[in-house]
Amino acid sequence: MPPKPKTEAERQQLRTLIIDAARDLFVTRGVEAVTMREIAKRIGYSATSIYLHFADKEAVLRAILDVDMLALATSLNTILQIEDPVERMQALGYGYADFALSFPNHYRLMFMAERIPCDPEKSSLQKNNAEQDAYFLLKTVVNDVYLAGRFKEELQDVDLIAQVIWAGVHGVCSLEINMASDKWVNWADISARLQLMQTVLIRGLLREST
Amino acid sequence: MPPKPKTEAERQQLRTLIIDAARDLFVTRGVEAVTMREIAKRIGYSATSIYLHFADKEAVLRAILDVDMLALATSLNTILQIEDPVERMQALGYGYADFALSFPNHYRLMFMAERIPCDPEKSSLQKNNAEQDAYFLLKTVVNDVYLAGRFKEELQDVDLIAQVIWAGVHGVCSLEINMASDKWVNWADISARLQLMQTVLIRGLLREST
DNA sequence: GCATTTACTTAACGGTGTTAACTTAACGAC
DNA sequence: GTCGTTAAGTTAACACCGTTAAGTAAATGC
Repeated sequence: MPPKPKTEAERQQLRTLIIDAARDLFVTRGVEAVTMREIAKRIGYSATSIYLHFADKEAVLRAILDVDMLALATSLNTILQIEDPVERMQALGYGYADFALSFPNHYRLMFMAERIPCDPEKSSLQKNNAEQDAYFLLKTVVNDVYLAGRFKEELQDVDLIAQVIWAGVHGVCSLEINMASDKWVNWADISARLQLMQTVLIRGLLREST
Repeated sequence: MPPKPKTEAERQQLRTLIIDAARDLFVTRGVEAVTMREIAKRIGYSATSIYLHFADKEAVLRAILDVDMLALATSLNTILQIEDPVERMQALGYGYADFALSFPNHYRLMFMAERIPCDPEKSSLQKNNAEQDAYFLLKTVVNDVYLAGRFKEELQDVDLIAQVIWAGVHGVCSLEINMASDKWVNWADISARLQLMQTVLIRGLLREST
């Protein structure tokens, strides 16, 4: 029974209702395993109603990612309180890994699943805003270390450094998420792997810290 | 029109026919996007025939992975000819990355896609055989470096070292495969990222090479 | 020569994302 | 007040999916 015209606020509210229900299901059971009918049932609507707010299933996923990328960036921003730039950089790595390992399905959705490339043009997030863009936050933190003259002198490309740090932490986390139960490998403790990776990154990137 | 009894060899031949067709399709379009009917059409059979040789779609995927894990291990084995253990270790990293970046969809299937954990019990491959098990090859190569006394002295766990190296290279490759077209990040050259990762790993893990 | 088995096929089932067609409630105009 | 019109839903339906059941034809064992 459809009551009539909704305010923009009401429409937005329903949008986030859909997003939240979908995220819950996607995260616990995987995107492919969740059906539109199921999402709809959760919020007490019919499946087709979702199409009044989103073009298709992928649009729902995209909206979720938008929200969650922002949430990740926001939560990581707390590390900016740390004064020493190197400590700050390390804390960012641990914070990122903590998110990945605490919400593995979430992380898979955001950084491991096959995905349409994100385009800043089509996102509600602001690129190059540390509060909304986690990569920019990393880059900022790396830049601070750079400005403090702590990197080895041949390292002059802040993007490159940031991307290698990201790759290192992402590598540890994504292997853990996808392969931890794989019996081919005699896995060391995840915390030991993460810590060694961080140590290696620090030792490999910073000047000798006599 | 069914001609009658097939020899074991003929059955095996059809199995590999299915595997090859499925791999071709999986690799170019992704597992989810490929249908059983499509695989069957490729080889001129009906979809249901596949079920005479494989329990389900996942079993086909598993069989592909089995074959390809072996192929990867085999191809990487050539690096064993390199004499210096550190050079050998680096060559293994580059060889692995070369595979990942040359056959990204292939790599995604093997190491990035959500997957049922591999169990040595259920595989035709032999664990702990460097010719069939790429992880064991890595571990062997890392162990040689360890035995040569080249790692920092606090590093005593060969599995841990191997897993961090794997994570580093995997991190670079998987971010490239999934995110290279993502406009949020101003990506540095993939070869620069890979090389810096390798340098960082070497510098972070080996003793000072004075 | 005939039942059985093997290797296949077609038909069908339940479920999917999505679209089309329909329903009902609220609004603006008169 | 009533009468279109429109918004916000619904149900029905489509084409397709992985998979299973039932059917079919050819070669074998006896």
